[in-house]
Amino acid sequence: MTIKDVAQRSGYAVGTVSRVLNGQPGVSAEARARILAVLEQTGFRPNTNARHLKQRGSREIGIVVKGAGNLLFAGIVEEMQSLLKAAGMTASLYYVDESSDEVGLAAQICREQKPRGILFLGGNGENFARRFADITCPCMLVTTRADAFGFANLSSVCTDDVLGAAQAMDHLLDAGHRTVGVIGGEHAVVAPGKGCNTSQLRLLGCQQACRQHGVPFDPDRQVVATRYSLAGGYEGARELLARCPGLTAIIAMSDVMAMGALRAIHDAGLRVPQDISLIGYDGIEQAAYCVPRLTTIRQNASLLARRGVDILLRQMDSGEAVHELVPFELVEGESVRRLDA
Amino acid sequence: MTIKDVAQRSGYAVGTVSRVLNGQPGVSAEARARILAVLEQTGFRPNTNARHLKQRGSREIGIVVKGAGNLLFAGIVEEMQSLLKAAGMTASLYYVDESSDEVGLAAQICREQKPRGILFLGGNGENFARRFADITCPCMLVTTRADAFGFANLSSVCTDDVLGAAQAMDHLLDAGHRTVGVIGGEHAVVAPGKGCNTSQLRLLGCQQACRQHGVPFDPDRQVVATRYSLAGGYEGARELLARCPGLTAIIAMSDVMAMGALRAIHDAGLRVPQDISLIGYDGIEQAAYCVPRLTTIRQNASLLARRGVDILLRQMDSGEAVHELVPFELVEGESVRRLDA
DNA sequence: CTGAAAGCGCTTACAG
DNA sequence: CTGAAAGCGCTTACAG
Repeated sequence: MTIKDVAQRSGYAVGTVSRVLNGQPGVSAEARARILAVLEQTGFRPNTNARHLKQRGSREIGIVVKGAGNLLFAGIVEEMQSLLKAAGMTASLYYVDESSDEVGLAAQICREQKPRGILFLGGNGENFARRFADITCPCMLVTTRADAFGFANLSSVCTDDVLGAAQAMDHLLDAGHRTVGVIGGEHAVVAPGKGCNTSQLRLLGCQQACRQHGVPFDPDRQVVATRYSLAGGYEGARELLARCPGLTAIIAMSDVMAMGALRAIHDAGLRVPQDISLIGYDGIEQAAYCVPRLTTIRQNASLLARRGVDILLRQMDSGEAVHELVPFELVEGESVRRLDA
Repeated sequence: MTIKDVAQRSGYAVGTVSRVLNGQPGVSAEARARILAVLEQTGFRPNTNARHLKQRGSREIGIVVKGAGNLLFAGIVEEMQSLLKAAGMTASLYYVDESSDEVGLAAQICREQKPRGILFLGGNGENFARRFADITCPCMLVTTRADAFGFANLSSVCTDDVLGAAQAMDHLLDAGHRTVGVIGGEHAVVAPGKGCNTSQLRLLGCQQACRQHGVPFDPDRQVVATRYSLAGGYEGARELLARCPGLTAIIAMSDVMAMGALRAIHDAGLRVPQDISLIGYDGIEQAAYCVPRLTTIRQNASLLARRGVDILLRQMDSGEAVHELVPFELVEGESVRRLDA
């Protein structure tokens, strides 16, 4: 069943059918009705390959998600989809795993799907530097800061990772903790001051907070670099417990990691928060269902979704990129104990 | 940059470039080398829209996943992708939410992407009955039984849901529990004997086990139908605790639901397993990180992935559909207590 | 308002 | 081994 068949059955030309299909003006009410009837009756669906091959200015927004298992992103995606729908756009989802080149994929999507814009959930600075120049449509990077990349068609919205991590560390230091371990992503540790990926920024925040409080912090001992996963968090916590005498608290750079750490602490015969305090990051739904409920830095997923979509839609008109920070929030759960109490 | 540009730069015709692009024979070594050089240098990537518009017999397998938040499926997808890659196929992922029509989407994919086959992760019997006739390529439904649907091009691989749930119930009854609540999906409760979706089959298994043990089971009181989510599990457990006097155990039809239930039980001032025993379903990674570790019916995700891919690939040659049950396993965690102990 | 026709970027018989 | 050309199913100026 092609548009040609529909034309034949309706007695009109393919061009007229195409106009009806796309809700364009310049079709008589009678023709529209007749064609619509045939469409209905045959259940015809246009071939999007042919459509994209020709069409300019689709109503489609691509969403490129880095890390299919990232529960924070899952929530954001869901909300973005309904926001885009409400704005008369359609969303197409593309998942790439953490180690793949999201920008290369986006470049291909750009060429083939001809989307009006692209939303990136998560992104790696190196990939952007290397391949983003190929992408000409308006883009928005969510949860990672992009102003330093300097692309005219790339906006960003994220929380301040340095500040967020600093606040987590502050919270622990204020509660009297002096030896805090940190479980970060695989590239968490680099030459001091270098690096701008999420893990590195958060580690920077932890270090700054310690410096401000006059508390020593030894990255070699107190930081473990691992994967953003349950197993990563489990191993990370185990290693910190073994390696850091006097450890009383742990910051994990994601709630999923924190959940792994929770179990590792339990398996070491210790309790959270009585023996070890624990703070996660992201504020995903699961964090509130843990026992104990996780204290965490909540990234406002809903706000990230809303601002991300809103800024992108605006940018599609104005052509101007915008970089915005959205507030985060330390959510107190049941996983931190005051040492002085 | 199109194939035409490449042809021009290399000095050959577009047809020759196309043959090189697709690794086809009938190109001189010299031509191949020259064209390959231009390809390399320009970074040319063919437009898949144009390609699919024309091409028959792609190397592509579509994977249609029902429920983006389903952690069991997430694990299966990952393994399927690498299996397909190893078999020289490429996988394309499509997510639909639990309430959408996965078969309608697949029909469109079939028409447009012209995949060699389609893997369904999860599926609704009604959607298959209504729309599967439009799909002509070999298909495989994973985790849901499809032999009764009677389609010549649809295979299936799944565990025996009736038996799995029965075994969970057996385990509790053997441990001395007599009043077991069940948290199931939204369509868990229907006229007895009717219905063949996953929730219904599992409920059937629970009922059969009770009957065999001579233990009364009152669905109106002991079953709550809710969503497959943390919140669903939380509410379900709360309702069961309020509604079932003498309740000593709960079976949740997914581990995610069980995790919600875990928290609800905690919030009711009760402990797992001391006061309430709990069994989940699926055997996802998170279940092993809960405190207490969940006792659960593990669906062998890896085996489901391997058999699903293997049978589909075979079916693509033979044209014959196969329906296979794979074993499941009750994994003992720390969430069930023997009442007689 | 409607139709005929060009063309999107490829693949694939068909000649040579 | 290589090229010229038809055609995949649409959209979109261009006439009428």
